[in-house]
Amino acid sequence: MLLRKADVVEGALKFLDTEGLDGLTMRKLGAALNVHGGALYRHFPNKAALLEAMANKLTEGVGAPLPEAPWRDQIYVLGQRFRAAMLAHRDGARLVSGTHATGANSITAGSLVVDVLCGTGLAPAQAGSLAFSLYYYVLGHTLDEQNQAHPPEGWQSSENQLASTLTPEYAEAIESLMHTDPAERFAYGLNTFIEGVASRIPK
Amino acid sequence: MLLRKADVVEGALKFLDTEGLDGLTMRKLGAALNVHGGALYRHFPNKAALLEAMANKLTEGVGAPLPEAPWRDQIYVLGQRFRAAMLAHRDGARLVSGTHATGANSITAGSLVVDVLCGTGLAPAQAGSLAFSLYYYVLGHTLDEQNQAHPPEGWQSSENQLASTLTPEYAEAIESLMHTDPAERFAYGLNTFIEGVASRIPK
DNA sequence: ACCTGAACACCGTTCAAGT
DNA sequence: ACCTGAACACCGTTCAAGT
Repeated sequence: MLLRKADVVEGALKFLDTEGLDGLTMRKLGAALNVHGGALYRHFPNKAALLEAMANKLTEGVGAPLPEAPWRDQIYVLGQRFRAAMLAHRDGARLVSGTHATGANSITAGSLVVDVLCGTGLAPAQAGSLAFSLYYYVLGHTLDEQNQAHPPEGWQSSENQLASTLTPEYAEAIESLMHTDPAERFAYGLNTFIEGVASRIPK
Repeated sequence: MLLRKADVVEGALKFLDTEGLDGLTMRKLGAALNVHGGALYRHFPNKAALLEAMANKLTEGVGAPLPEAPWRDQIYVLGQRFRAAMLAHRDGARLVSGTHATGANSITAGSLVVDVLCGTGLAPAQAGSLAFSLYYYVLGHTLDEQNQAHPPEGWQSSENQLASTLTPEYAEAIESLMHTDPAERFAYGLNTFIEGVASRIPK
C-alpha cells in the first residue's frame, strides 16, 4: 500500500502522541508506517520539512474566520485557538517552536491578529509588533504546560530545592502556581496582555 | 594541562560563538579543548548537564540587586538584562530555552520579579503568573532575533512569498517590522506588557 | 512512482586501560 | 583524578537496485 504525503504527516502526528518528539525518528516513523526509513525521503526532502508539514497541519484551524465581536474577544479567541491547537498533540508546542513559523497557517493567523489590531486604530507597525508578542506569550506558556505534563527524565520540582532559601512571597507564588489550573493561568496572562494592548490604542 | 568544570563551560561558550549550538558536539568541543570527547564526561554526567551549566553561566548577572526605582523601571531593567545576557553569545536564547529553567540564576531572577510585583500590591499567585509571562515574552523575542541573525540554511523572507495575497495592513506590518531596530520593538512590547501588569494592580 | 537494502558520516555515551 | 582509544547503539541521509 503506497503512501501519500498527507498519510505520512497524519501518521507522524499519531506517532507523536505515543512516542513524543524525541522518539520521532525517520526509521521508527517508517516502521510505524510499514516502510523503511529511507522511503520517507520520497515524500519530504528532509526531516525538517516533515516537521514543518506537521506543524502546519497542527495549526490548521487557527486562522479560521472570526465571529463578529469586540476586538478584545477576537484576540482572546485567537490566543485560545492557538494554544488549543498545540495542546491537541503531545509535544505540539515544541514541534511548532522548532519550525520557523513560515507555514501558511501561521501567516494567515498572524494576519488576522494584525487586522483586528489595526481595526482599533493602531498603526500596522505597532500591530505587527504586538502580534508577535502575543505569539511569544502563547507559545511559551503552552511549551511550559506540555513540558510539565511529560517531564523529560529526571526532574526535581524546583520548589523544594531552593524556594525555602528565598523570599516568602516567591515561595508562595511557586506554591500557588503548582496548584492552579494551567488554563486559568493562561487566560489571566492573555487578558493581561490584552489590557496592555488596550493601553496602546490612540484615544 | 588538566581541565576544570569551569574551564569546560567557558570554552563551550566560546565555542558557541564560532560554531553555533548545532555545531556544539562533545567530540568537537573536546577537540577545541585539546581533549577527546569522552573526557568531558569526567566533568559532566551528560551533554544536557553541560548545556544547563552553560545556560546558568550565561544568565549569571540577571538576578543582581535592583536600583531603587519605580516598579515599572525595575521590571523594565530585568527584561533588558535578561535579553542582553542571552544576546551576549550566539544561540544564547536557544541555549536557555532548551534547558528547563531550573538553574539557580533564573530562580533568583524570577524571585526578583515576583518581589517587585508583590510590592505593587499584587498577590503572590498573580505575581508569579505574570513573572512567567514576562519570561515567555523576553525569551520568545530574543529567540526570534537570534534566528534572524543566523538564518538556519535555506530561508526565504516570508514576506515575498505570501504577503501580497493578504491584507495590505499585514503587508505593511511585515514590511515595517523588517526595517525597525529589534531593540526598539523589544522595548515597545516590554512596555506594553508592563502596562498590562499595571492594569492588574488593585487600586 | 515508490520502496528495499545497504551503506556513509556522523552522534552521545561507556569503559577498560594508561599516567 | 583525568585522559586515551576504541567500541556500542543509535542518528539523518543517500542511492543503486528492485517492483
